[in-house]
Amino acid sequence: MEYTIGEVAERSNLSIHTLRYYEKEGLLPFVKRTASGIRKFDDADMEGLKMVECLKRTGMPLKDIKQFLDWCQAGDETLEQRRNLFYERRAVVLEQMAELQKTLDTINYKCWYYETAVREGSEEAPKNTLPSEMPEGIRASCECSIHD
Amino acid sequence: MEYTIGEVAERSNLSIHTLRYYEKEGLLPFVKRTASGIRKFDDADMEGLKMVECLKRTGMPLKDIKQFLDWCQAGDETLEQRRNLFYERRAVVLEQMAELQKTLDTINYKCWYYETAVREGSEEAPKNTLPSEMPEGIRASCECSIHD
DNA sequence: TTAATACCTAGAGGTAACTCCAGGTCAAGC
DNA sequence: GCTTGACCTGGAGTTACCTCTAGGTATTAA
Repeated sequence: MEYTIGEVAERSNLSIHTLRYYEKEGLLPFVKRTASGIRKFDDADMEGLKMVECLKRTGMPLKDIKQFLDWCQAGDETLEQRRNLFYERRAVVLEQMAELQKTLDTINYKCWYYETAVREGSEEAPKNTLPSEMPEGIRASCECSIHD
Repeated sequence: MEYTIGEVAERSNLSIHTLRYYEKEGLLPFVKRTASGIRKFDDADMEGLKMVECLKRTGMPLKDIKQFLDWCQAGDETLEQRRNLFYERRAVVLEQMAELQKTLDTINYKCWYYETAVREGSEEAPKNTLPSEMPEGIRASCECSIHD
């Protein structure tokens, strides 16, 4: 299957501008053209784009993603570098997940805090609640004493 | 307890520049000064900073965080807005966690892919492996057929 | 055949969140 | 008193990642 840039934009939730920008930055190295210069994306390009988006979601800068794509083109000598890159990304993602869980705990505490405040009409109620009087899941997140 | 900006920078892993920038943007509204103009952070400022960082980790822009801080100063009329803000942040974080899990699945597949490729000296081996021959946790992530 | 729509390039502009610099002030130890 | 290191301000500069504009070409449907 082949796709125009507009179709790819729709499927990927990236703008046409962004796709052209990615190509210019070397993140879509295999996109072909018609005789008149119009881009033709094939399924391999779509897979490549998914990989770019995956790495981007791990917080990797575009220039490092390009580096990875260059390694892919360099052949088997770079297999270890590429493996190590994914080991690093895995460590980064696990760290992000742990951090996000802590963030969620704090947000959950705040949800309880403001639910109580709205119900009582003032912040005094949640502020004066002892940890032992809080609902089960909330107590732990309160231990770091966030109070505003 | 009171702290200089340098001490706060060390404890928070933010730079002195960033802390001054945050204050300028209204994210640290209560920091006091000595007679000669040097900032004195107290424990309440530290808690406020933690909240700013928590919201920032949910992907919230600094200007929206400032909006929240303005609501806090406005008093009890804004309790519902603040509660709703934390409901929204919770939804955002849950979405991020789901996305991050999918990203991790893909990364794990790639780790397996390159481990196999390094062991065999070429990408042909993992490329030609059927899902049924892959290790348990890897199979599912491969289903979306990422192959480069 | 013509109107509407989608595509093209080069390059300028924008935004968020810092980051740094010049030029100066302040505080603590010797 | 003097040096050293930490602090101050205003404002310019940087980075990453888009986002848009102008001016033009290509494709498609009526």
